[in-house]
Amino acid sequence: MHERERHRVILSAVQDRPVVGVVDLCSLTGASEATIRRDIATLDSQEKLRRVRGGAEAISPPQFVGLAGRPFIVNETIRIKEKQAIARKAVDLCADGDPIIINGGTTTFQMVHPLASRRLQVFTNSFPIAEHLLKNSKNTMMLSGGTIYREQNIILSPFDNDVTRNFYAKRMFMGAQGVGPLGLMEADPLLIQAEQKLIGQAEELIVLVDSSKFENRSSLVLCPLARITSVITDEKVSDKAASMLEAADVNLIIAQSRADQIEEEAAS
Amino acid sequence: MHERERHRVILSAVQDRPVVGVVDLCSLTGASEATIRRDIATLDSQEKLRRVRGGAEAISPPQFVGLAGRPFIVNETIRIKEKQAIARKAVDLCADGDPIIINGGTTTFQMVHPLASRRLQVFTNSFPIAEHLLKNSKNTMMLSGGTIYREQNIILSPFDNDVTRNFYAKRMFMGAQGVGPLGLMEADPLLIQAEQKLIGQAEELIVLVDSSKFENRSSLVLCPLARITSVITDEKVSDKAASMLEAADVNLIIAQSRADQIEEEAAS
DNA sequence: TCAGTAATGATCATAAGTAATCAAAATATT
DNA sequence: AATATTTTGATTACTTATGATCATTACTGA
Repeated sequence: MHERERHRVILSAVQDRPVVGVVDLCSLTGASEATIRRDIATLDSQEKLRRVRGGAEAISPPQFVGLAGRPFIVNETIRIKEKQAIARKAVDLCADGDPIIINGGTTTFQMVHPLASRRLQVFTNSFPIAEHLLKNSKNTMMLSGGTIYREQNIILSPFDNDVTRNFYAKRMFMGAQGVGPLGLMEADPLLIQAEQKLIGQAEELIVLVDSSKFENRSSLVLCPLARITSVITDEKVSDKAASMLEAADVNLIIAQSRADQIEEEAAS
Repeated sequence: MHERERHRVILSAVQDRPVVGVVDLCSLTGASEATIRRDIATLDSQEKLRRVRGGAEAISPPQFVGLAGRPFIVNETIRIKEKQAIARKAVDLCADGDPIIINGGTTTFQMVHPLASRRLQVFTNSFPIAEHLLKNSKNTMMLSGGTIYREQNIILSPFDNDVTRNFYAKRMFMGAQGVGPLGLMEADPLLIQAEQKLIGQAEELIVLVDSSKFENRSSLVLCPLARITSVITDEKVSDKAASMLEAADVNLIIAQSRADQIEEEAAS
């Protein structure tokens, strides 16, 4: 068996079990222990797996820290201020008792904090959102069924006939990778599938995006602008983006930063 | 069991209860006390947990889980030893890669620790089980969709057409309120509904009950004894109960306590 | 306070895993 | 085809992990 073949076998085996012993891999490949060790050392230096005494283990997955406080990977401490302001505006749209759908994502996750003091009927496909609201709020929680994708923190079913079809909400909230003239853009095909299914279940579609998303372009179009009811973004949104939305008859909501907010509240 | 597997099991156990004793971890992993101590020392120096006299505790700060989401902590330190032994036997029935269904409950929850070092396809309607395995294992997790009932910690859909119907498993594991000549008994009608739906999706039905459950009688019969493939219980099961099961052609598995276990292992 | 018990750390023999070396085999280069 | 280069497997000596034993230390409850 050629080196590359062995590497494939080893990587495959390592995916299947938490740890795989050297001898296991020997019988799996027919190679000697020395060779397997060398292979493991090579793959380890290539970061394809981690070498441990006695064998190898898969490189630790992005290990999501779902627990309250640090939801997703460190990836999203950026623009946290904007996201929180946007999420707050989103929750402000809802009255207690409303049935709403929250699609998983880093921006929509920020809705959990204002939601903590509310009592809505929340349907979500996001495990962390469900977990957080379950523990920190009295909202009624409903969850979509299916496989939990650890990477995206999303619960996804390949079947069309899941409970999703039985939940109808006034509003659905979602983020996006980008917003352009063609509509909402998403990067991950897996997310597209989940989101499109949910979109059909809500009357209004509220999109939460910070202003940088108007510059992004992704390869996959999720839905046209016309389908969107409102876009909530931050005050740094460009005039160009604003007129694009206006042209598509999309309601634009600006989430103001803290300072402005206080001003506004004082006025009212 | 490999060092990494032990570490997973230990971390899993530590998540579950405030403190876990060294001996508990021994029976959970099959390793000696010396090894467990060394493991705890290692994990402590890695800040994965805190070492305390007699065992280990979770590093996580006084994470006050005064929430409905954290179900079984206080409620079920009783008979924990038996439940763990039973759960271990249950997991021993499974091979890596097997698709299994775990119905939520305090006994079945104990399966998460031996499962921490495994890699199966786990379908469950229990939010805590899904959460725990998601965070502490590499098992593929699938969840049923629906409303999360905080009291029972169960996800339940009133509709028949959910993903549950698309998952077919070799085995289903479940607890019960009682076991009598009429069959499996359950107290909560809500649980009955959830369980009956799941039972149809598995070939073998494995019931996990400590021996006290053979004395219990509840008002609701879930399914006849004939439907049960195996019952796993502890060594204190009465002869009367044993012959009742035998008469119904149910396989009886006794989960032995630590002392007997060592004997048995030495003999093999 | 003082036994009595449980937990711990140290030590050591054994088992398991590894690194280093080198010669044979496979592969590439000329 | 002849030679150089790389890959492999066997042997060796070496390192680490494990479990048992036992003296020491920390808790426990009269």
